[in-house]
Amino acid sequence: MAKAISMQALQRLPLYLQYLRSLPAENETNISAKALGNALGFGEIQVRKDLSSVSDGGKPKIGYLTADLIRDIESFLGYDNVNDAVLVGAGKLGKALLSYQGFRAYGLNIIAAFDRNPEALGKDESGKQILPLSKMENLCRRMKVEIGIITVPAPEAQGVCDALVKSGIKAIWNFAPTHLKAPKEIMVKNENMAASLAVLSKSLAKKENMPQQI
Amino acid sequence: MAKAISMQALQRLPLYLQYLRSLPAENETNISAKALGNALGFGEIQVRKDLSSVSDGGKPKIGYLTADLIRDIESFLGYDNVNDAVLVGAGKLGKALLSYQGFRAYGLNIIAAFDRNPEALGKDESGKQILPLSKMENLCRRMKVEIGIITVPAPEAQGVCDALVKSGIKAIWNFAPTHLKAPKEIMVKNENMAASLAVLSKSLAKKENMPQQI
DNA sequence: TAGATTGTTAATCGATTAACAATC
DNA sequence: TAGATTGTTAATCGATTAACAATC
Repeated sequence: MAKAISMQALQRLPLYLQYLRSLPAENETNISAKALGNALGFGEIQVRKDLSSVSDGGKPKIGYLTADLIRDIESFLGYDNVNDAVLVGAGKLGKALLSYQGFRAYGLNIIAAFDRNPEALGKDESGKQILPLSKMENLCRRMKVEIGIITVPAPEAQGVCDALVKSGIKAIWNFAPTHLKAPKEIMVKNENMAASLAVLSKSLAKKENMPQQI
Repeated sequence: MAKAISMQALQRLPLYLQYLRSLPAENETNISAKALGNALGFGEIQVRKDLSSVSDGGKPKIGYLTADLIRDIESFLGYDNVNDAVLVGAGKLGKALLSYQGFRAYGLNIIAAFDRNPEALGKDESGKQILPLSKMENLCRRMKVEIGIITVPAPEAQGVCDALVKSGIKAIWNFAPTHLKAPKEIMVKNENMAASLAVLSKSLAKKENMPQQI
């Protein structure tokens, strides 16, 4: 436990968590690496290796205790203490993310949105405030917000990124289809729809050596 | 040219393309691997290797011709012949994707949406039809649709996946936070927001050995 | 020509998988 | 006990990077 974990393994952990949470609580008190792997299309050795960074272990013959494993993954990923975030760009995608209740289960809480368009300001359907960009830095610093979500069109994204950095944000979740330049201490996670489409499009064009799921 | 390409390289190609398209057409008639890499945060050797699967080559001292490179990447990714898609789940996220004009540039054309809720049916703001699920198989077969986009809540996603497969779809773009079981000849690309959040959340919790951008 | 830049072959690095001993 | 399942060490595989020859 508390060992190094690869970037790939880190990104598989939420998948384990999703699946474990979906199990009926009463029945499945324990689960084997093999069963978990089968459910998600991973090999059992990989599952054990992944879980070894997180849990202090299953029991031979029994497997892992489901409830413990859920708790261990949540705690490893920091989902048990909520991260506040702000979102910039209250267009359709921005509003969809603002309204999505599911982020709570991943420890993400979007506290407010910002938009440069005065028409967009006010309370969103989600009940969250959409504020002018001029209020961003002050709010972020006051609330110690560390995550910024960018859902503006590509040409505006770099400017928004700069403003978020200036507001003291530590990590950026970028939905704009463009590469952002940010100081090296700021983590940027790109939600790369174009890359996904490339994989889909290519898989239709030629069947050779494509994995089934990605 | 026309060589094997790794899955990672495949997913970087759209990033090159995005950047190249964003350049002012008149000025930059050519670009070096180094300049491209600098713009996107990749090493120049990686850029050359990636492009070697796609283009029939740059010229020493000059680099790649921007216009040719754009055309070569588009053609390699199949963006020049448009793929029709259907979308299932006309909630907020579904509607955001329906309205997004940018997919055209990646060769994706969503021709219609489906929803099980009768209230949701009719013309969307985007001008696209939202139809009952009962019409899906017929429409997909008639139009030879090969891509299905899933934007329903997790518990409904597997059923929708099965229905898409039954409708003759060949590739699935899954936005539901759940793993799908599909026949092995069907390619499934998961848009994994939970995995992204894991990376962000972890980067805030501990600074050690995290890449800056992902 | 010299220098910038290319493409490729070989070395390195990191992630996955196989093999196997430990244990309930 | 035998068998299922664990965790870890070593081998394999694949992707990235370094080194270098080719060329405009």
